[in-house]
Amino acid sequence: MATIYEVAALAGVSPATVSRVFNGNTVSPEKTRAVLDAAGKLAFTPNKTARRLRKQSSEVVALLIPDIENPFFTALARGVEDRASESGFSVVLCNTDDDPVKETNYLQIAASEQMAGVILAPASDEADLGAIASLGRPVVAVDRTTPYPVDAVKVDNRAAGIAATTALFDAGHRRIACIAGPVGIESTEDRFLGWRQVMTARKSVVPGDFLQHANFRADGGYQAMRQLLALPEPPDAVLTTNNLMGVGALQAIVEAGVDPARFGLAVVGELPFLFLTPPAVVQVRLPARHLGVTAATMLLERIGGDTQAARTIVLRAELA
Amino acid sequence: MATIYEVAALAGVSPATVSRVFNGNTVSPEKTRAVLDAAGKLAFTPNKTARRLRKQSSEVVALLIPDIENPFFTALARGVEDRASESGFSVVLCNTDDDPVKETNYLQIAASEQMAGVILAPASDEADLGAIASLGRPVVAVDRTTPYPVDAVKVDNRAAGIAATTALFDAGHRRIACIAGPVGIESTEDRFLGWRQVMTARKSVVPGDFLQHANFRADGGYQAMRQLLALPEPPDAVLTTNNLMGVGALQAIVEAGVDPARFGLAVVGELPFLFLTPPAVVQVRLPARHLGVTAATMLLERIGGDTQAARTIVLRAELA
DNA sequence: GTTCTTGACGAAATCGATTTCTTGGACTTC
DNA sequence: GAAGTCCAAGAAATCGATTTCGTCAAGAAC
Repeated sequence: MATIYEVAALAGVSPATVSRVFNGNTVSPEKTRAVLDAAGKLAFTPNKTARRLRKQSSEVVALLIPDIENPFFTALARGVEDRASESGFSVVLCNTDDDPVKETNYLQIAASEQMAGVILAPASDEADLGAIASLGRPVVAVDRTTPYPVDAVKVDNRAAGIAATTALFDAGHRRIACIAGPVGIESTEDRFLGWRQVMTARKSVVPGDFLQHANFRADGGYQAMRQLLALPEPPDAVLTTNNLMGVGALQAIVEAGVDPARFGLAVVGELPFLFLTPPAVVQVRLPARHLGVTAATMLLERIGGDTQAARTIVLRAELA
Repeated sequence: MATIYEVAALAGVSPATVSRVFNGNTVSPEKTRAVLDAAGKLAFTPNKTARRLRKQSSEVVALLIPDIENPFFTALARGVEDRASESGFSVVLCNTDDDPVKETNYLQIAASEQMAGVILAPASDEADLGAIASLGRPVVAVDRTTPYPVDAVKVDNRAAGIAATTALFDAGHRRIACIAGPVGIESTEDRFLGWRQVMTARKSVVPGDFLQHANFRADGGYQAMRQLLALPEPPDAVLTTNNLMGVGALQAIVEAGVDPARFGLAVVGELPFLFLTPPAVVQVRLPARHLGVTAATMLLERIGGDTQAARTIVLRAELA
């Protein structure tokens, strides 16, 4: 790894001039050529660490997501990455496991690594964005919002819940249960509220145990579905508020010998790698990739110096 | 963000002493306490960038994988991350899309960012590890090997191909086709060789077009399967050499109205989020997470100064 | 012809840590 | 008690870029 000094020496100029050549400042054509020649010969690449220390900023953004093994979040990450790398930024992916401690830890790292910004799917309302914010680094919340006044991109979750539930009604189901995510996570909470709103509007009877709170993963959906099926008067349909719980629920349904084409299943999100499921499954497609692209775009705007008041962009989910 | 100088001033010591406190060097108890007090008051966190510049190394490793949306690679990534963060390292995930250009670019970044090491699923034999290697940064190849003398962790792919194909034979199939990945990618190439070996050993007739090369994703498997089914004398079973092509193939089979329980399907890898597939599908489970953990462990050993000759660890896949 | 402006470019400061060098005092050792 | 040993801790160098500041020469303006 050649340094700027070696290049300067070989080109017969000062290090400052080499730096100027690489940063688009005014340098005479001859010196420019001399520098580029020397840089080429030495295979010079500017040391990013030194640059970062001096500039107090880098071309790296952090993306904090709860679960890298959930296809929804990988699609989102894909969107962020594609958009960021278009602008020459790298993305550091961090798994928070929905754990506020890990989340805080990663935010700390992002700050001390001089990252240019953070895109965050907050694990909790407690996410301490203070440290980052006081450094003037932009933050964009994605999928979920936070109490802090930062940009956010989310989905109209209530509408998604309403659409899914309504579709089940329209298919003739009446006793519709809901498998919701953990309490306190905004996105699934809103979807659950959509379900409740429809049930109330349609004056449907909803026994208390038709609402199940489960963890966000397939095993959570599986357990919850088994409990629902074991009820003395089980539901005739169910809504799960995310994709993986839908996977689990479907598994439980099939295992129980219930015909999934008769029993109504609606999922907010997509059943990943779906191929054999009966067409009766209602899915509300979430624009995961688009969510990522939008968040990255907003973040890049902020990094570029945009200082308008915090915006919240709401994307619509569509029934598929 | 307080600096070491402010802490030093507040504690009434020199910056060097503050550094020593934070790096476990000999400092008298009183001064240690003074420094820790001051650091606490100022919420001091050492600037990682400055440290990295000085130490010429960081506690970040890069992980280069071809496709972040493939569950095999996310599971692998998960393994790497869990192991790395156990030792206080962060992982930067990079998507190469199996594109040698992107791959080279990321390797370049890893070098100029002073990353401590790289774990790489090589997109091609051309991956230029020279730059990284000359810096003395360790590299571990995972899932696939490289011509460079670096540590590697892989799966016994030939055995996996043999096991899968044999299982189809044992289930009574004879006309077994193979949907292999792109030419030149070691892992699937070996699985395909396993298939061929079994077919030859069993003296099975294999028409030329029973071997299809497809891209690595679901659509590749889907297209290839459709072509196979459209043959005048189609196969009665098929082996796909990775998970996503298996998803695509299954979809094509179902769509074509063929009973997937009668038609033999074997997949090297797991059908992700599988729930409704007929039990007849043969899957060879790959130890994805374990691959990641092992690679990370080897890399950390190297970072720790281990200089023994390059090792290759081969993990076994098991029929599920 | 003298003064002013402008622009290229080198010297040196800077970012914030770590690490080497140096110093001075306490403690051994004979 | 003089000489040698050891160790805590400050001063200063260092990592490799960027950026401020100052200089000098060429060209413009009067």
